[in-house]
Amino acid sequence: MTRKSQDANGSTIRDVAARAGVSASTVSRVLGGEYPVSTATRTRVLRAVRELDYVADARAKAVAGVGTPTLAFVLEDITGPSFALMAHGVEREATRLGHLCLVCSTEGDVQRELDFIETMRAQRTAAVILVGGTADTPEYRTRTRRIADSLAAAGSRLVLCGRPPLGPGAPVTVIEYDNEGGAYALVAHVLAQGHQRVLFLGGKPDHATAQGRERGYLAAHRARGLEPDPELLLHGDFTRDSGHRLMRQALSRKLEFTAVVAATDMVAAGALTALHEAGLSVPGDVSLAGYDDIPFARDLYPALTTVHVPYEELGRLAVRTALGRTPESPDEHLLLGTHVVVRNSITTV
Amino acid sequence: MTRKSQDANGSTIRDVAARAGVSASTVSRVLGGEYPVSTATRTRVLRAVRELDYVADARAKAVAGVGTPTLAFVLEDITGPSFALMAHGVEREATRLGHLCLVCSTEGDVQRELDFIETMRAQRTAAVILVGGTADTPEYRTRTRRIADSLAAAGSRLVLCGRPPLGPGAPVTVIEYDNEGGAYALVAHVLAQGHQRVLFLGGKPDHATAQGRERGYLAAHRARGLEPDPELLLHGDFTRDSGHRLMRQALSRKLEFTAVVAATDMVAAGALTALHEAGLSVPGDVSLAGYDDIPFARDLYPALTTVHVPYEELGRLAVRTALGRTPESPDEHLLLGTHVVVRNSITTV
DNA sequence: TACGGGCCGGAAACCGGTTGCCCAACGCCC
DNA sequence: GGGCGTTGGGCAACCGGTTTCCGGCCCGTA
Repeated sequence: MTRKSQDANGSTIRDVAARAGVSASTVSRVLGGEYPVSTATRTRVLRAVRELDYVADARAKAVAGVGTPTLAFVLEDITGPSFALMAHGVEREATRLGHLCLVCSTEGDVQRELDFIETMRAQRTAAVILVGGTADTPEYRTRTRRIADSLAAAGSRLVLCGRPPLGPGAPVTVIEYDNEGGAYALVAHVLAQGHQRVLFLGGKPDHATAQGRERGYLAAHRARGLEPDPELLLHGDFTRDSGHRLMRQALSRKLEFTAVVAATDMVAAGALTALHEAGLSVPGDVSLAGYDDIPFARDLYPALTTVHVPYEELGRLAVRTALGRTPESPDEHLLLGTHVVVRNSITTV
Repeated sequence: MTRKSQDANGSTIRDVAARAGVSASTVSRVLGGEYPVSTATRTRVLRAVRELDYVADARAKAVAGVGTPTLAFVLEDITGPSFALMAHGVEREATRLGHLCLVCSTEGDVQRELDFIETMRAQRTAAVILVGGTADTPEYRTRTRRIADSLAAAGSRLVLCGRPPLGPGAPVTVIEYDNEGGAYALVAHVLAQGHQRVLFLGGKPDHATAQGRERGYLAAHRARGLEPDPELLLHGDFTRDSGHRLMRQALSRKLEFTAVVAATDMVAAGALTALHEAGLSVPGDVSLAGYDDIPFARDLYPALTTVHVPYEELGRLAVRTALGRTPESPDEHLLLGTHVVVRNSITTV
């Protein structure tokens, strides 16, 4: 059987050509180009296209150099509200710019991340957007640098969102949000309400984002001449369960504090529930703040005071800067600002 | 300039062949196949591959019939927690089965949905998973039927998640969750606590999912010999803001009710905040229930009683059934069960 | 009537891979 | 030493498109 319409695959341009009684080139020209085609021919071709319900194979077009460009978004887990927000921004901007959007969840597995990136290089994606914090180790830098070079050599571009930059010269676009500054402002706000002992529910100790927020926490204290009690610095991860667990620990250890600052809103949500379970009132008995300003923050009770991070805008920005450039462009580093949004979860002491 | 490595694109298989002093076919065989190649040649080829950092173009492989298969996930907005959960399931299962995953946000725009599907047909995706409710009109059925046929003719498969089925004979896989049954069980639970007047914060009147849940609400009443007051049936959409607005309306209209059932947890979240803003206590003054069991439901205060829908499992199932079939397979219809999860937002009256 | 130019359409090369087919070289056995 | 089977590798066709190049036709004009 030699390429009859018997098989389950769609019809080819040659099928259309045969049916319209023209050559494949003509069909291509009718469908694609500026090339002059007589009205009669055009009509016949279009009818054949309609009758066969023909759509040109995008992969073949891509090989020929005229395909729909694609871009990849690699993240840990789309389920996290802030990641979802970013994904939304990425996806919107990508389709606005005529790109398709591949998404890959690494589930936090470095090897899987590497595999995805290699696959994306094979797919010849216009850009690979990598999001989600990691440890900023030398090993991370060389590994990521190598990836960036590979992609650049293939005409693609690596974008790092909320990840540590790689140092000068790497063909990479880095977009960060100001973790330290945001945390500083937030904690300063808490301290300004008169709180002296504020519990910090942090992330993984080596996680760059977590570190930034922790630095802000410390800096805000020192700016007021306070030295925070190391006992009040707890480490976990950025999940709701981590917040819940840490809060219970703090309570059972009978740590003294009048306010809690969580490294993310998810952590804050878990902590809030733990506080409620312990019969404590927020902010009556203890004040609470989060970080990220995920949509749900305002529906917690009390509505959560937090730091707004423009995640969706971040996603849009990532694709815009990634696509509006040549592969040889120099490295680029954007730092997005954040601001505190005051709600009802903090009170004066 | 004729295909030198000067250009920004990666190296081709011919570049590798030239550097290794063999033909392109040999490179292909070393990289790909079972074909016997001498150790010496293999070594030379692999070295060339490494030195050039070569990765075969996945699009070209696809044209040749050996590409990485891809699957498309078309939804309204990845930002909704239940959609994100499904997306996660889809993505996980897709990569587990060696597929790439394209996601497209329609923003609720029917035309854009159509465009995406056409694009996916051109991409020759193995399956197109369409999620998110719509009105079940004749126009919807014929339009979707046409899409299903197109995809089937191209060897692909349409999967409808949480969408009305198309009637017999359509080459489509439909996976629904039991909206009516879940709502019935939930409302029955509410009524069993002694509530007589329960406010229903519904979705769009013509939205199939919303209708199902509303039917469950009505049926549960009638099963107890109650005829619900039509005044207590409010319509909006599935967003948090809708819940907030509707709740404020109900309050300002001084409707009488002792319990509120929201069509989704998002709606419930907005309603909860509106109740709090009005100084009402939940469940002290009024009981509240949601639907979907999104992760945040248990961190609301009080923790929300709701109906669990296995969204992530749904996503996994969608890709599993879509990929494990031939295009000629008959239509298929799965109905996933749900169950009530009792938390603290409902009390006896 | 011959000629130049514009309009249209086909043949063929190309994109970057894979694979069927054929043949050379080699080792083995008789 | 000749016949034969096995191994290894190149050529060319193919996947499904696009685009360059070329030539035929029809027109107007000299």
